[in-house]
Amino acid sequence: MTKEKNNKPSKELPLGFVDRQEKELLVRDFIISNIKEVMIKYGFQYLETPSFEYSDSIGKFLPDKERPDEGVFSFKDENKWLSLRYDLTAPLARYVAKNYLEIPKPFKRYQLGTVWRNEKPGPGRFREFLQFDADYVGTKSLQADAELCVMISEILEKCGLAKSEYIIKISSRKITEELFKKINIKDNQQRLTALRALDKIDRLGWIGVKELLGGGRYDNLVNNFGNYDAPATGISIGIDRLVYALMQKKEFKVKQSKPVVICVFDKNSMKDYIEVQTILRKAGVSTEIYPGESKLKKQMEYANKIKSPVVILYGENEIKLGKPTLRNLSTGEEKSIEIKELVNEIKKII
RNA sequence: GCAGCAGUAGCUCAGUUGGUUAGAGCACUAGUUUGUGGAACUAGGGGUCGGUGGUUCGAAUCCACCCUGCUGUACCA
Repeated sequence: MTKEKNNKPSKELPLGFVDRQEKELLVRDFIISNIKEVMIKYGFQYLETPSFEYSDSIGKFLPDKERPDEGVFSFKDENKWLSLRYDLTAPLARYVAKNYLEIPKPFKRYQLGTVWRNEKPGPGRFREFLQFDADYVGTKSLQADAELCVMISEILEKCGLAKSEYIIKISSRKITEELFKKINIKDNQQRLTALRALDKIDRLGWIGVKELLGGGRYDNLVNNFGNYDAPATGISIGIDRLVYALMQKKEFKVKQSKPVVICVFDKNSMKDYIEVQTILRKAGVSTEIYPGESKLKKQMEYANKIKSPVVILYGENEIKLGKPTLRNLSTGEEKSIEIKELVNEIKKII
């Protein structure tokens, strides 16, 4: 940690929190739009619950300790403990219990939201991350579990993962119990060890995209809030891990059109620049007038830095002729263009 | 949580018998070019060498503790 001089505020981030930049966010948005599309197709309801819940609502109140368990971020508000949610399943259970009489049974809902965990962060593991959750509440039918698998697979493929790049693993306690009987493992410790070994084999086998998502049945969770018969099953994806997985793929690129930059030669010609900008923006072309008054060279450097495809040079002479000059920033080529033809010419380059 | 390794400029790193004012490349800023970016050249800014304490005439360098990061391992609603 760098010590700041003169009491200036620290520019460091709290442990386990990160800034996320455009490149990553675009991939994230892409994933989210795919998720929403699939969820609508499968008939799930969209839900949002608050970031904070009462600590005991999400199973984090320990009566004998004076404060909620570690693992969550909490504070005391008027004698009640509040915690930031650590997943989306516990809030769902709370929501279902609260609205039990009104909601359809079974209840299918999906949710996208940030969750927080007060744990030691590791590589690719932060204290704040975006999670996606889809659940069936109120059905014991294995049809629900099966549909979740199909659905998740559709989402992954839509996001650009080929069938060969992911594996959906299904496990059931019933199956493992049978297995244990066969090979004669009775001791509890031995079972745990065996289960972990299985889990580890799974993770190591899944190269590139590991621990990416999880799910399962939690038939009793809603019941904790009262006497509700609400067997449930669900699945969650750590969106950020999926983002990371997709970014690993070379061919994967999300396009984002960067603005055309109109250079400023003379503040007094601003109305001419604005005119051009308006024409382009109306045509849906991302455009901006250089935000400042620097020399042309600085303006070119700026355009280059933001990866602008084209710069428009509209100086005194060009304005007289009504013909701005277009400079293609990837080729360096320049062309004098009639204003009427601007949009067409630029669209060719973009 | 436990163990191993690491921390010098925004980034990647040089810097050993402990010795003037701590270096390089890239990046950044300004200029060479007051209408032209990606190249070159010139100049400049930026570090209490992760922190605190100790040893010493003298510490980036040696010692102790702490913080942070990486790796492995344990745990995890």
